[in-house]
Amino acid sequence: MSAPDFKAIEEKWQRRWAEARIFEANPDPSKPKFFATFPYPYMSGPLHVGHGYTSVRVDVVARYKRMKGFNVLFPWAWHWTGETVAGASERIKRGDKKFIEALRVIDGVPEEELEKFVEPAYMAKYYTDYNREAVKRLGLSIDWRREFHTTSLHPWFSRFVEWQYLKLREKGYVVKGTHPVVWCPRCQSPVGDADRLEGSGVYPEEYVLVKFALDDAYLPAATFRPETIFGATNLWLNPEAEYVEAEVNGEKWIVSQEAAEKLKLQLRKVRILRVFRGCELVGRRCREPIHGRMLPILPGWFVKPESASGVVYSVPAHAPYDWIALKDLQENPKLLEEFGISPEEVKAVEPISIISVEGLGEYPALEISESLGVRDQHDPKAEEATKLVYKREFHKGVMKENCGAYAGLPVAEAKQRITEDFKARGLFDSMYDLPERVVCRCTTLCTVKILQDQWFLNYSNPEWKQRVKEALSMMEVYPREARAWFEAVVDWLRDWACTRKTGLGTPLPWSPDWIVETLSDSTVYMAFYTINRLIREEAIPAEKLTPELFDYVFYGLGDLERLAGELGLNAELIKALREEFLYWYPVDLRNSGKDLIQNHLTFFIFHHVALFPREHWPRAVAVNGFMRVEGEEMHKSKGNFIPLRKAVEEHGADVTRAVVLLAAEGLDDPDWRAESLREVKANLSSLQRFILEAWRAEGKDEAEEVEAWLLSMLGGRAEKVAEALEVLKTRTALENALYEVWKDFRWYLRRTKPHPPTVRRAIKIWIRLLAPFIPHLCEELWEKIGGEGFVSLAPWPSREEAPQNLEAEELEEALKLLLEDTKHILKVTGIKPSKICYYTASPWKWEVYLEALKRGRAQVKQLIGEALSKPEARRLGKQIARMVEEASRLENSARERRLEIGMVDEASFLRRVKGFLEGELKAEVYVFREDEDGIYDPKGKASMAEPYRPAIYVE
RNA sequence: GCGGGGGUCGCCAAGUCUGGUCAAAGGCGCAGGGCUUAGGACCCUGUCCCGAAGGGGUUCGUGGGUUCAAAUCCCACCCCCCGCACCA
Repeated sequence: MSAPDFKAIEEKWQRRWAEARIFEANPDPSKPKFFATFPYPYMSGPLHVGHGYTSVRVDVVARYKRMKGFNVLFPWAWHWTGETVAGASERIKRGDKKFIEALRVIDGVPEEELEKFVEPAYMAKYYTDYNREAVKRLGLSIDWRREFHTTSLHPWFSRFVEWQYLKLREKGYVVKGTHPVVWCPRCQSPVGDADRLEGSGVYPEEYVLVKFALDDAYLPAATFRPETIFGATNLWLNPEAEYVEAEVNGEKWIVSQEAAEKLKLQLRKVRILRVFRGCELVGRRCREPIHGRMLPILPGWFVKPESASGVVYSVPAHAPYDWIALKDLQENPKLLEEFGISPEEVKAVEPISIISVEGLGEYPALEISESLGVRDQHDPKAEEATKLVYKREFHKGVMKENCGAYAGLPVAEAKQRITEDFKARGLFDSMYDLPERVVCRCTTLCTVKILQDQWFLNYSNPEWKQRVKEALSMMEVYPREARAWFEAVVDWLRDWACTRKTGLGTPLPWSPDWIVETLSDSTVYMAFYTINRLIREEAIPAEKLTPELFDYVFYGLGDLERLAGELGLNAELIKALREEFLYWYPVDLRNSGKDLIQNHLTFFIFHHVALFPREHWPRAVAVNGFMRVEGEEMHKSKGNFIPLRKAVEEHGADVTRAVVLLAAEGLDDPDWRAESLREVKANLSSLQRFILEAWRAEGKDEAEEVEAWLLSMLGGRAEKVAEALEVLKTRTALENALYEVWKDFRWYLRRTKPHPPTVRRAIKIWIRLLAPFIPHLCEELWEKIGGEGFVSLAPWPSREEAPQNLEAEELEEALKLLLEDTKHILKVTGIKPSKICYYTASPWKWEVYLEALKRGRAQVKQLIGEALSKPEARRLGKQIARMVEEASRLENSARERRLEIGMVDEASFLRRVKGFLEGELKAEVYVFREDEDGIYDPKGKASMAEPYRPAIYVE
């Protein structure tokens, strides 16, 4: 039989599902509901197989729950909000060749469409249409009537976001704030990681400025280690750099020219008074702010004027750069000549040790510089030495007695307190800067700007955090390991700037020059799905979706009749909106990639907690890994990007689904491999062949215990699959439904002639177990075997259909072991058997055995004693002791099973399966009871018999 | 650095929460056999070491500890992966 035509089968069933509208879900109070969601994907490009993986996981659970009798809602929508689509359009408009080529080649966008991409809305629409097709062909069980996209281009959704933000503001969760960002002076906009040519992962860092005094001016020296101020010996200025004297917020400051520009962007009023070269001040003395010590200003060529303030103070005992630079000057007095500094003065500068570190001496900077062999201040090893000293001192250092009130404190703590204290006294200040170069995509060098009057979601609010933690503790989190991560994220989250000046989105209702940012408009929109069906069916105009209407729908606030009158809407319709929301809410499951833990999924909880009563808080979140391709990360730039639509078109939906589902579980990353595709494709082909052949197989008329065994196993597998799906272990579930069940069938067919009624019953169960995972093939098979209706709607197999039979399971297991042991013996001894004898345990052994099961391990010794008091047992001493020991040590569940079964007539069972054993072992098989008279037992093996473990003799 | 996850028999990977049925599931690879004109697919068997009777020995990152019993619990250490924010 040839491979099934997956493509034709899939089209056929997708068409029938759509025609019968079986995934469209309306409220039905007679059924429990299940509301499953996938975070709507961003429409700046084609979906990839990773989206496929995550969404299929949702789909599998949705399909399973449907079969379990739930009224399941699985909706879908599209995310258009943000700067990315607008940015992409902009790049096309500018004629960015590389970018356009990528769209053409990787995304396969036709030429005539590409031209229209200069309009962001068109681009988003194009990808939405393109990707909808991919999602449909993947066979997701979606209710498409509730579909929408975000931004003001969808006014209904915008109304909803407006309502959300008005509420958040009323409740005090949206506040105005000030915040440093990486800023492009040319674009006049913050520059995120994705928009950079250089410097990804670089963010503003706060430098402490220590204000050294020089006449009426301050030299604000920038540092990450303010605690070292007690060990300062001098100041460094780069003699060749341009510095300025400037009025900064009313004080006179001396900083590098670059620094003055930076300070302007950091909410300082800066007026430049004069510009001069660093060498001008070299040789002067300035006053250190804490103790008023007078310190020399020395030339430091390593000082970078473009970094922070361009002024640095020197702590040679604890900073390798300072130590080396000082040594350079001391050893090369010539360097000083042009500045008119006396070499004696420089020689007199001595390191001041202020931190003690276990394992390091008086001057850690000196020690580490020497051990690393740092040559001079231009040696890259100086950087390494700096980091090393910092690390050791920060974690293990303690402030020495010369540090005033901070003596004895660990460095980490002293640092914090010193900064706070001296800032409060005006001796310290601070500024932001970037630790490395950042270049905007527009090729402009970026700096730090402090944005003010920004709107923030105040996630740092401790009460809000507390309620989120409470919600989290009530939720299910899959996989389990992700819970700690979520908790850490809640603690870590700071205020989030929730508005932007550019890009697509919904204008902030009270300040429409701001647009609600992309992550911030996507937190509670699942509520919108619940009502969007009626909004669309009843064609409710967007302007009627007023805050008052939403208040009624989501909170039950307000007077229905009056509201209806004011809006000119039917009161019944408004009530129906409310009822539909109440029916579906809360969200029962939301599943995404693990990257969304630290933003979207946590935001999702924050906003639900802020906006909805406890009974509407989410029930469960789940996360999974990222799709890799042949072991590599998937990236458009790497050329290994697998668009979902291409995957489905090339390999089919069921194969694609099975491949990704079998690839990983938990937080592990699934791998998309050609090898795996081949395998799964072959597996599914032979699966359908196997099932159809088995369905038609003929054999015996009477069922035996092996039929009971097959059904019992199948029932157990069904339970295992269900358990796994309940906790989103989709791979375990599919492995059981596919490979484990298959294995059972193989054993069954090897073990006996098929009994058609049992086989058919088993196959009907098996197809249903597979239906959530590979629904198209299952529908096809279901139809072929005459199953009723859609398998997608068939009931999940129950235990009544596949009753548990412990005895059959245990006997079959014992039979497998017996066969294995016999083969083992034959292998080790090298005997080619003509005759194989089995001896089953006598009743008194069963009594001892069952007693051991009953009493458990606590009474092993006593039991052995009792057992050995039986005369038959005495001569078998050791063996009985071992048997009792093993039986009593069995795991509880296994002990209970065997206890429940009680004594088993193994001999008659073995006699019934004699033919099978003879076929497998190619020898004559004889079965005896140990205690029968006159048995054939030339080597006296019979007494070795134990329950579930007949003695074996071969010759 | 901080936060999160992880190191299992050639590879991938279950088991760890709830200690005992664990020499440790499953898949791949490899070896042998069957089927086949051949290949593929499929089916059996084996795959830490030793063994002429179902047994024994040594294993789960490293080193300690708890226990009658540890891959599983406790402590310390080493190594690997991911995240660290105005962005989807």
